[in-house]
Amino acid sequence: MSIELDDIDLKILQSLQEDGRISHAALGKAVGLTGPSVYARILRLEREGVIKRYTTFFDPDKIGQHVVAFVRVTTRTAFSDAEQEGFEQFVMKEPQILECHDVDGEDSYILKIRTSSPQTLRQLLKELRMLPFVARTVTSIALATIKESGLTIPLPSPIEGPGPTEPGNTT
Amino acid sequence: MSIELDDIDLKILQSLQEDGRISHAALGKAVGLTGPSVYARILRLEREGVIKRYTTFFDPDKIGQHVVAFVRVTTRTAFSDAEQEGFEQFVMKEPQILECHDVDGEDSYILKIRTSSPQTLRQLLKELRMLPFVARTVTSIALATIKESGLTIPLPSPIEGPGPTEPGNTT
DNA sequence: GGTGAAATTCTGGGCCC
DNA sequence: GGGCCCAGAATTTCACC
Repeated sequence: MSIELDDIDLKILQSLQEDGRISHAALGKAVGLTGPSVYARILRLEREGVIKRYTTFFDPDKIGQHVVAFVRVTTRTAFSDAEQEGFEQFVMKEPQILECHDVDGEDSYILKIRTSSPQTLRQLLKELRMLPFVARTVTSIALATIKESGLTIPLPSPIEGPGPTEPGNTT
Repeated sequence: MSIELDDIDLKILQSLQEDGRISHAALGKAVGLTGPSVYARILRLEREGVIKRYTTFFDPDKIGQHVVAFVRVTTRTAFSDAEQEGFEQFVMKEPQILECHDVDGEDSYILKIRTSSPQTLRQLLKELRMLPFVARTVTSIALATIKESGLTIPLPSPIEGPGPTEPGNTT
């Protein structure tokens, strides 16, 4: 279930997404409130679970993480709950696996992986394929990253005019 | 090229990744330095481009972003630079496209997309397929997200002992 | 939501190793 | 070069209205 967010909340979230260390005062000036009032809203948003955490982005190359890959994992048709558990726990504990999504379609999972080198990726894939839950993996190594916003919110999509809008979408 | 990072730098980066709003003083206590010393290092890391930005993560569901999908984009075999430009610019300007990677293998691009509803996703895919650069798209909608750390660094990979290390890797 | 104030933090300068 | 101490400025985080 979504939570009620007014325009001021959205602006606060947008600013926090762009600069996680912005001060309450600066935020207040941007949204037309005082520092403490903004602070009260932030506390509420944290309490409600809208804000999950504050974090910092690094340049992967500068810290020796040179490889990004996406792995499509096909699982065996017959598997036990324990085997699925084992797979998901492996994913959770492996820091080089950044993301893991259960998807429909021909594959069962999509993984986003970051490693320092192709060798490290190879080793990780070897471990993955050793899991009884895993039947097959298809790996796509990124040659270039065009965009990686990391933004959880696509924020207010302001342009609604030019694009062909779909009528009757009372979501 | 990677940048020289000592253990203290790595600990600072790790802490900043876990909590982007941690104070310099608290950071100093964690790594055995004073606040100002930590601050000097952070300034250096920012200047060197290791630290890219501070940001905030939200619960996608709580802000009405209910759909996550990965789209594999196959491009036409013959295309002009202008057509490729057009595609990449579309990707850059579309906030609902969170990531776009140029990959090898059978596909040409992998996109990570977040939308509020399947209808919005459908509309976005329609626009994608209208681009002359795009030949085919294969979409996998995530039924569940097992892990989405967003962490750029898998940080200290502490376990080096048990795993079969590959000798002769003089990278 | 605002105001005012105390506790904490940021951030720069100067100094030492 | 890197770190420490110190101090003024800014911020966070409380009161209470």
